[in-house]
Amino acid sequence: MPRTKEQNDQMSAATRKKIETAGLACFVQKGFALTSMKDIAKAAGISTGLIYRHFASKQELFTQLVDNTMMEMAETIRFLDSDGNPSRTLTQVTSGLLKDIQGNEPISQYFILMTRSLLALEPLPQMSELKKIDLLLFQQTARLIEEGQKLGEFRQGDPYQLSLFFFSVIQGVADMKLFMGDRFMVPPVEDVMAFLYS
Amino acid sequence: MPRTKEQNDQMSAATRKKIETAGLACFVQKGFALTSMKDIAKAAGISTGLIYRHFASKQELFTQLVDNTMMEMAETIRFLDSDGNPSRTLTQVTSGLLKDIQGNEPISQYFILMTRSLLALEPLPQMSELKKIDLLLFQQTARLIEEGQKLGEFRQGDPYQLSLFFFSVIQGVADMKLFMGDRFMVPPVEDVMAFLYS
Amino acid sequence: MPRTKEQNDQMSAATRKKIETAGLACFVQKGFALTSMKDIAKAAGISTGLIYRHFASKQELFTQLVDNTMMEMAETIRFLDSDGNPSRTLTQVTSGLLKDIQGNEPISQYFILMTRSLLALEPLPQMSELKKIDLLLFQQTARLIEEGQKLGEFRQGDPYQLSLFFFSVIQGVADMKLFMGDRFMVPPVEDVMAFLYS
Amino acid sequence: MPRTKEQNDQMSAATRKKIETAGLACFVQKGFALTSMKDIAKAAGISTGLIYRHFASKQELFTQLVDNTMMEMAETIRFLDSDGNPSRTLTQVTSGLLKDIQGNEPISQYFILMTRSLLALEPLPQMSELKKIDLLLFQQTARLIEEGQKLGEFRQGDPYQLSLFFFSVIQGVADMKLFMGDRFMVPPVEDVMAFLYS
DNA sequence: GATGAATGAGCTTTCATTCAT
DNA sequence: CATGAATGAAAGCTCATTCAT
Repeated sequence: MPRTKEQNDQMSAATRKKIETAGLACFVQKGFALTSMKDIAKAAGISTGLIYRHFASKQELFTQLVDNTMMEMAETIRFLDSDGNPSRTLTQVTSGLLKDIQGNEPISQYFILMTRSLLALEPLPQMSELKKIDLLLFQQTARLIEEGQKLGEFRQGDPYQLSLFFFSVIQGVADMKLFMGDRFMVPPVEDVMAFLYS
Repeated sequence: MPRTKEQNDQMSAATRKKIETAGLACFVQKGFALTSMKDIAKAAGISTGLIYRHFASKQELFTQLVDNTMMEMAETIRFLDSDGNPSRTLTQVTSGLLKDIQGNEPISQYFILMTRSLLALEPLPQMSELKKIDLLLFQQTARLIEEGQKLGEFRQGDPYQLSLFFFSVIQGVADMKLFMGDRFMVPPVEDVMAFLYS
Repeated sequence: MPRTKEQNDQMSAATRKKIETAGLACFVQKGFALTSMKDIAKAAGISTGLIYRHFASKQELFTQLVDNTMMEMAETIRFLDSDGNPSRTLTQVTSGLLKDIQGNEPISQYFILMTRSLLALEPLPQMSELKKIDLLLFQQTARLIEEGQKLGEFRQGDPYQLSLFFFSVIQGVADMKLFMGDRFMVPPVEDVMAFLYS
Repeated sequence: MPRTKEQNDQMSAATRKKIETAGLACFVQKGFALTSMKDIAKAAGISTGLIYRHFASKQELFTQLVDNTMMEMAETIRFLDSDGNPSRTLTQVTSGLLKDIQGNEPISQYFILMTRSLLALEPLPQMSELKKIDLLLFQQTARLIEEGQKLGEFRQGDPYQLSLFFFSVIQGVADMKLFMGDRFMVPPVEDVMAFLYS
């Protein structure tokens, strides 16, 4: 009496989700290299072998997680930029990010994950990641900045470079928080965005 | 006839230097855990065994590198803060750092190394490092900022937290440069220091 | 479908046994330091990695083997000393040991292992072993000798020292057998115990 | 102004002697595998490279030392057996050996070295050693026992096997002394030789 | 002859991945 | 689908041996 296809699919999806959640937690906590498949399996409450039914390799699981994260982030930005006020939109996004970082929310650690994802791995698969990051996150933000510049809200300058610098600052703050823990308080939104108004 | 002591010392120093240079490059590029001693040996053009004549373990080599760069950095700052003009001093330091990062100079890699030093390793040896970093670099800069505040050059606020944020930005920029390569131009000094004047 | 717990336990126990058998043979033949995990794996017909599922380290495997054999030996003696005739009991034990040694039985290898356990290793873990050996084996035999003395079966003298000498002789015979192979015939029981009747 | 041939030979011999002395001490203390060439060089007060001018390998140095030891021992026995009283001669030899063992004299540890020499190494070179041991030490003692049997001093039986058992006991006592240290007192000569008179 | 820097094979150990069940 | 025993490549590290000086 085999299960129906729907039941199987549902179980499969649930398992996949468990793996992703466990994997994210582990990678953020200990980094790619020091996270073992056994760690992830244990955190997900399944066997190591089962992971390989859902992801071809540790690397692929990691890549998938980075992908997910980026999608989410880009999604956030897209939703927020509908109302025509770039300055307020970016302020809201930034404020949300800073709060996450201050509270050590998992989302805040995506920035750390993201940077790490590049350095640990062979050049080929990275390129595809890079393009996605570029497209989804940096370019989206660049467009937001460009609109702000047209409205006179932000200072002039290459929007894409300003976008990169914006994420540099966020990345740096996330790193410092991880590094210093309670000894570091995330700065106010105005400080983070100061360079856009000068 | 055996080599003279001078010859040996010279050879030793040259080899050690080669190892440190290669090690720094590898650690920055791939992180601690994913850098193998063989990688370093190959980059240095020597055998793996020889590294162990100069450093007792991979960990010790890494720690030494963090130490080195930190000292250098603290040195730089100390030399610069003699003339009584904090704003100009910090501008000079920042400008120097940004140039290093843009040119991929080894010193710029320090910030990346620093963050990495936390992950992947046992808490104890890190703690001593952390204290040194705290003392030499962050506190030194905090003092500089404090003086600038007294002179009305910088905005008010906890100098230590402002110092940490300053280094967050530098750290973020260094990471982004490593991440994006030629697609990222380091921002002008004014952008990096904007938050201090707002 | 996964294996049942029973199946796994059975496989596990079988593998563990193979490792112990192979390990004992290797350690006895070549000593601790010169026996490689690869040697043991090859002798057991498994991969090196698998050993580490069952023993945390080479050292722990070795310690386990010493433990095993000691327990077995002490067990033997305990069972035999119930009938109140120390001389006959010890004769039986000795006879059994000599037959084992002559036939290169695994138990005979214990004496060689025992001595080896001292060399090449840190003092701490050995000490605990030493105490167990002392207690279980030497003292047990000493008690047997003491009883024999009271019954006038054995010559007078410190029972513990006589016990140690007894095991010296057994140890020496086991070594010589290993050393000379077929060129050496183990001596008759009377020769080995001669000193107890003089 | 080069040294004369005599001077060179003398220096060479002195160095060789230093190496042998240092090597013996190290091997006895820590065994073959755990003694490094650096250990020996340091103990001899020379460089590691210099050892290789006198011995082709660690193995060969070890073999040489075992050889030396055996020669010495055989020499001792030969000298002692001139006066026509085998029982007294063997008693003297045994007494000397036991005293050495009790006092942890280096000579006493030759027995341990001797056994070890076999087990650590390839079969071919051992064979030559084995023959020498057989010839010089065991057979010499066997002859002594045979003479004693003719004179009615020792019990009957294959003299060679009795000789082997005699050395088994000595070997066992030396091992036990190493193993137990001060907790073990070497037995009186009569105990060690008891089996020869039964 | 003498040195010790340098090499690289080989060791113990870990862990991503496979596969019989 | 799910398990975890088993594999083996690769890591960090040691040390016998070589060789430029």
